Amino acid sequence: MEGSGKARRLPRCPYPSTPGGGSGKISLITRKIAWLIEGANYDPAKIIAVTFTNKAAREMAERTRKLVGSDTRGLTISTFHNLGLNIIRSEQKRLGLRGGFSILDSDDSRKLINELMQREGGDDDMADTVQHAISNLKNDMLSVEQALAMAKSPREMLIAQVYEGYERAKSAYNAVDFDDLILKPVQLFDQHRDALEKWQNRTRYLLVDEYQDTNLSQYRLVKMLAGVRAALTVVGDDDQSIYAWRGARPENLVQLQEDFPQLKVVALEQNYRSTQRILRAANAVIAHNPHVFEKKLWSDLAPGDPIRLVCCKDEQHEADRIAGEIVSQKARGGKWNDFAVLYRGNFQSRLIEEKLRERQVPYKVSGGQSFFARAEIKDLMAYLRLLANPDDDTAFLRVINVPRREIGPTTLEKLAQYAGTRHVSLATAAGELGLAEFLGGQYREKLHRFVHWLDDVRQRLAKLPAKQVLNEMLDELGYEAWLRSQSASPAAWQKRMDNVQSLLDSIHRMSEKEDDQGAKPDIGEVIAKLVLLDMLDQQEENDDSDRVQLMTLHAAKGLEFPQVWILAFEEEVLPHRNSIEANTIEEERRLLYVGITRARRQLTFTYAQKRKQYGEMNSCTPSRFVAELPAADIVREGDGTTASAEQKTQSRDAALAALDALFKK
DNA sequence: GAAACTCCAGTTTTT
DNA sequence: CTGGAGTTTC
Repeated sequence: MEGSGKARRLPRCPYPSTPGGGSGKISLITRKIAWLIEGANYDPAKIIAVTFTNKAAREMAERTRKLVGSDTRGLTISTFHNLGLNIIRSEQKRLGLRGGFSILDSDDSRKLINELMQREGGDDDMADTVQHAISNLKNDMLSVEQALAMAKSPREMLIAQVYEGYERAKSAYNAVDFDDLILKPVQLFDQHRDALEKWQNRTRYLLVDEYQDTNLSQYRLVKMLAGVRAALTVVGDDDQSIYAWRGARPENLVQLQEDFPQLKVVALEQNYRSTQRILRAANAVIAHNPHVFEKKLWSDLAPGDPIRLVCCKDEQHEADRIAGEIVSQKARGGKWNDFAVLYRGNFQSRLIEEKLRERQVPYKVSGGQSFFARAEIKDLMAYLRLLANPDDDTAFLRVINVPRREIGPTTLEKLAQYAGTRHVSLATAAGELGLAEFLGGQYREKLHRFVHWLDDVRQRLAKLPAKQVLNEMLDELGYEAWLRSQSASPAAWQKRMDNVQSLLDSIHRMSEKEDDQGAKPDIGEVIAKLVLLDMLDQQEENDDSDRVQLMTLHAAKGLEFPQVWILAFEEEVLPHRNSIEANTIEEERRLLYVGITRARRQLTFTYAQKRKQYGEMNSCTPSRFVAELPAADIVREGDGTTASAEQKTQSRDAALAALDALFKK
């Protein structure tokens, strides 16, 4: 799927290469699966393919289904986290988890950590950093004990202490976080040989996508599942490793060769996506990084247009020029979809959006708020979690006053005190009679009513269809009215109701779907899968509207566009200032490499001479990477040589577009 | 309980 | 300069 890659494989795989996109890494995996099933007679139920994102998993599953004529029943194509969830589920008792355990998303984790830090007396704005640090510790497979023993500075000590409290809280809440979904299976396999053997038997062949993005715990999981048989294929591209900052270890690609010497390395160097000039630029740039695997992309396609390097006066001029050119090039044919504008940071989309709006150009910004970050979805999910898992205090606290139930902080504090002495969860404590010693009549009554109502919904859920019960639940809550009171406009209210409805629809669909044994999942399973699902992705998939694509360089990985613009090709932006300071220029270069290889036909860099930042004008220096591009394939514009004619057209176009916009209003 | 005010930071992000 | 979060105020 990407610009290039490395693959390891067993016997020869006779399925034809399917050009289309990069050098065909996904295609290699799907063909390999097809060959395993049809050529080597593997049982599909014993093949597992893992990816990082739901989107990639979906694409892989779809393409495999198209390729394989015979039955693929039981074939597992899923994300690392989903696979981890299934492993945990198969052994949850041994992992100390009770049925219906909750999965905390990063928001829930951060909130929990924040609370713990207040107890430990740390600064409040540190929660983010600490969350990150704890996640790193976990991905590096360091236990609480190790973290406590290793801590040298007071800062590390604080982190280790919060880590301890965090793990304890999670186990009291009967909850796991995202990192646990990988970590717990590894720990399970470490401690229980039989569980490991069971899963190794279940994994006669393992395939892994984007291997350069694996972290230590994911790497260990792969190694364990593959076992000594080493029946595995992995694809990856060390030059596209752009997530080191969140724990990815591209060196896993090298390590693999040492762990499994029998693996064969296959370099995928032919690229089916980009013109020769674009690939020359990509090769030239990345040649400045040190390499373990040498490779050079080449193409059968035409040399193509030169790569343009456009100098602009300032950021306004830059955005205006890009928007203007997109409009005039679209006029010559093609679709808005063919254009992508890539940038280093999300905030950089604003100006471009403005200029595109001025010209009435439809556009789509990727990134931003995920479906599950929305308040109404978080509310509903918290209710669902609490229904599946009464011990989930995080969920309890979120919904206790949504909608308003007039239960104040003092009441909750007393409830927490009582729950603490009895070592039970908040919801359990709220239902107990002993609470009377702590809390007077009317307050206790409100809590009682709430938990009894929850119990009642829970019972209905066990007997009746989920969709019906949940609709009743929302009615009984008066949730619609509450959302209206919380929404700024009728339109916003409608949007939120639509979101709620689409969540209910997904739940309905998922709870009706039978597994291979013909059994329907219970509500706890459905919720667990939902937390791991990005519904925004799915909505996007169905969204075939024709719009210019705006996204960060990171978000563009794995995608391709006929025409690509890369903004603000300047020092301190690309490479980013922090990366210059942190001396991680190589990763910035890879980010640029990813950006370049997104383009199929045309690639344009822009930079500004000066730029308004934090309210003041600063002059900018073109990126050091400019010097790494092959001079023969570059044309410069706007730096005094060819500018004027083009610029006049640009400003005339802009004026006309503005007039046009006025008329339409 | 919402408006007004102050203060602060300001890459990248999936699950 | 901006937007968001958190705090104060009526």
